[in-house]
Amino acid sequence: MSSPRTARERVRAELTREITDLARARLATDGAAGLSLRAVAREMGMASSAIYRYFPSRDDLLTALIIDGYNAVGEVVEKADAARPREDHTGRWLAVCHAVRDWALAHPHEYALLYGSPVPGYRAPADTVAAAVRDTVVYGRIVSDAHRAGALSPPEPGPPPPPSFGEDAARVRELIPGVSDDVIARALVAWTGLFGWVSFELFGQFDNVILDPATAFDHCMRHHARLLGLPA
Amino acid sequence: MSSPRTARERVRAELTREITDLARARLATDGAAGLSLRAVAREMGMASSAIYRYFPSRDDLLTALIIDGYNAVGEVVEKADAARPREDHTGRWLAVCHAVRDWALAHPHEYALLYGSPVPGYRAPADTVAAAVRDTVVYGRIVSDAHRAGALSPPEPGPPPPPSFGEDAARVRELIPGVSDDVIARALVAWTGLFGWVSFELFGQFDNVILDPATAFDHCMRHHARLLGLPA
DNA sequence: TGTACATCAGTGAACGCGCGTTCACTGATGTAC
DNA sequence: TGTACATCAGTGAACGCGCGTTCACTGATGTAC
Repeated sequence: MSSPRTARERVRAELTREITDLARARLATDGAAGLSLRAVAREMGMASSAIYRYFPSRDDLLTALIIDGYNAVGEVVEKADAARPREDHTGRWLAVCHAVRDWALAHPHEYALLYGSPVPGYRAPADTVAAAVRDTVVYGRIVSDAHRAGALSPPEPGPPPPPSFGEDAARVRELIPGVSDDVIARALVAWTGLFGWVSFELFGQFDNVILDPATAFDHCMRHHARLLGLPA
Repeated sequence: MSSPRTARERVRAELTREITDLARARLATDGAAGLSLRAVAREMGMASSAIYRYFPSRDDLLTALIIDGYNAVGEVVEKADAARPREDHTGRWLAVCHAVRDWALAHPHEYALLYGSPVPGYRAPADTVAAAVRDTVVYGRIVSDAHRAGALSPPEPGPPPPPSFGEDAARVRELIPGVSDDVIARALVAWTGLFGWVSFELFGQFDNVILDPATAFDHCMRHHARLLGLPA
């Protein structure tokens, strides 16, 4: 499984890749709901039934695209984070923000597949989860690092977290070890804020209003950094 | 046009409404991309060609659904806002947040149509804009009211807005008269944060992590209120 | 109020197209002796 | 190294279904005199 040995296995890996690549390209024209095995087969120049040698059904192809997509975001986020000094927590946060936005702008339909409306009739299997949290893991590490370094100083005490928030906070804390419920809440605000912005921008909610989104985005993510307690 | 006079006009208005209602219901099973005139006609018990007496094409039906959807959100937001004392700016903000979230939970597929992935091949005509900003207008009034009442006191000076942010800020200011560029940025953060949260919750990003989203949501929106400068 | 005509709603057949999936099959590649 | 057999990739036809849109048409409703 790890590295293909026989010629057959090599060809198979190549064709599998070619199929997902073509399918990815088709997302742009027809969207996830309209992803069609026959169309992919046509572009590959093979019989539509041949695709079934590689993916047992349309939904499995979709799952592969979703996993690839999450991994692609995870990778750019990991790289953006790693390119910054470990102690530059604010810089790492901003780098992650821009990595997500840049990737989304470069792959709008894949972003829509991952973070937009669910595909009707499709239910993502459990294997997508590991890939889906790669970016979140990086984010959690940044916040956690900042906390451990004593670099988190929120502008003022936040509203008191309701006691019933504790259980959810505990689950989120697995990604951001050590921090208080208050920081968990702030971290949720920033993370949802990042994707909320990108979705608004990509899905047209800013049309005719925000014409220089790159500038506004960077500025707003700096606000998020401060709310979170990261130094300016 | 205003109120139907002849029997024919009354029946036409009724059937038009019935068509959109059925189409709305079909969103739930097939999503926007799969919205089918034939399916709607079938459920109405009429020939598929008859639908064309009411909507010249599938896209026009979709447009009607989108406009209705934005108006529905706009209405619940307006009502939630109006139910609070005018000076209770924080309460009005939270009421708006909950109105948006409650509506989204009650109408997930319509929410996805409005704020989720764009429908492939569909381009929203200009008539949707007026309806689309109804909720934003309410939001802008709350922030503007708070500003005029001297009730906006952010926890600390924000990061300095870059000069190039000015033009976009000016456009946003048409909805939030009187406020500084700094407040505009904070307002954008809160607004995108609200929809970012709701999208995450609705589109499954919180699955197995946030199990009591109502509590976490309320708490996080209070954080947004403070970042915006609204009193706790 | 009654009639002649114009407008409109709805029908059903048709065009031309697409889809996912199955199945019996051919021919090539890999494996065990 | 050579042969016999098993595995796999890919074909092409078929099943049964769905779609948006057009068109000539019937019959009912509305309007002008």
